[in-house]
Amino acid sequence: MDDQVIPLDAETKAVEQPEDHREELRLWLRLLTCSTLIEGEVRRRLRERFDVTLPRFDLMAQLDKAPDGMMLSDLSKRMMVSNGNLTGLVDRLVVSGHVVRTVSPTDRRAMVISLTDEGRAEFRAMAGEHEHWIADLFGDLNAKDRTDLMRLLAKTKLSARRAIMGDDQ
Amino acid sequence: MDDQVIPLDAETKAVEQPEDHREELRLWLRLLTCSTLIEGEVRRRLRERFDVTLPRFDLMAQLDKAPDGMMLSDLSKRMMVSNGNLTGLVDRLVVSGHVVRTVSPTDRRAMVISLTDEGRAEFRAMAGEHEHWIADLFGDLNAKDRTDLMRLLAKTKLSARRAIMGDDQ
DNA sequence: GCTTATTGTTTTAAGCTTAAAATAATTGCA
DNA sequence: TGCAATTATTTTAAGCTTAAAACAATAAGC
Repeated sequence: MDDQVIPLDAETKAVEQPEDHREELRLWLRLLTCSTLIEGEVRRRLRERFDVTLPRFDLMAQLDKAPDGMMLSDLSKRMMVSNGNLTGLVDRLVVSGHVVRTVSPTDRRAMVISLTDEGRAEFRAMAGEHEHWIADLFGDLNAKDRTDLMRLLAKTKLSARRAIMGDDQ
Repeated sequence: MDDQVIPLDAETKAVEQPEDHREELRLWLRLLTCSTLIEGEVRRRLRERFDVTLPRFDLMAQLDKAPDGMMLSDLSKRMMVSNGNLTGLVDRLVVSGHVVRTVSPTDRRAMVISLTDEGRAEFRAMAGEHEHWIADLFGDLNAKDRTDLMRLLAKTKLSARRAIMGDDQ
């Protein structure tokens, strides 16, 4: 099978040679495929079943965990999207009656976004079904698979963060 | 620690009880976080380094593998995006001189999209750097990690497909 | 207090994305 | 042959997303 012998530098390490990173590339494409596949299906079901978009659902999920509401900029950090994006998203959710905007009593620049009672009730109903969809989508993974995958993704997350921010911060 | 005893049905299986799928939910959120984190960084670098968007890069990556071009609808399937989306994407890449549209000689409905020589050269340069970025982003995973993650993601992909399409097709 | 820097948000312009409807060409079949 | 169904693409309307610029209020340093 034409096994290639990789010459080693006698002193310390492998001889400099054009590195092949196709394996990492395939790993990335497979990760992206999984993510795209599942996300697409979740979007489709949210739309079909509740006539809601994934960004709206995600925003409400954050707010559901914060009984007293959240500042727009905190939402922005948590959701990893821009402030400008959230401005529009919140606009639409205010119109549909799911959330309300309040000026922060302690900082007149800041907006506090909160779920309305109707918004919270509607979100809880959606979240219940959503959890079952996810369980189904990952249904063929056994307990060990899930544990291993969690661990490897945690490691991937740290690796990516290191590459993005540098080792120091 | 208040260990909860789960009563078993004497006959066949565990007593019906509200199932908890929080673990799968956490798994999904972690997968999504990894994907979002890496994708965002790749977008940022493509923009900063080559002033190109990820969708354009992805489209050119598909075309680079097809020396004789590809039909728009095949591109659509491969890239998992809508036809309408591709129409606009191709428009912009035609304007920038990276790709050309040709009417298929065998089917007058179909458009064949191909890279121009300049488009191909530019893509190859970008792809070279891109591969290094990915290698860096996944850099803290060792060989076994990568193998295991590949396998688990393959299983996840099949599981999701099964949940989306049903076991039969 | 005054000034500068920072922080929080919105606006703008451009591009990405989709579903649904509209067009156009081909295929299948009676 | 002719017509119905299918396939390939584009158009449209709406929403998502971002970076950059603009604006407003607070915090920090002098």
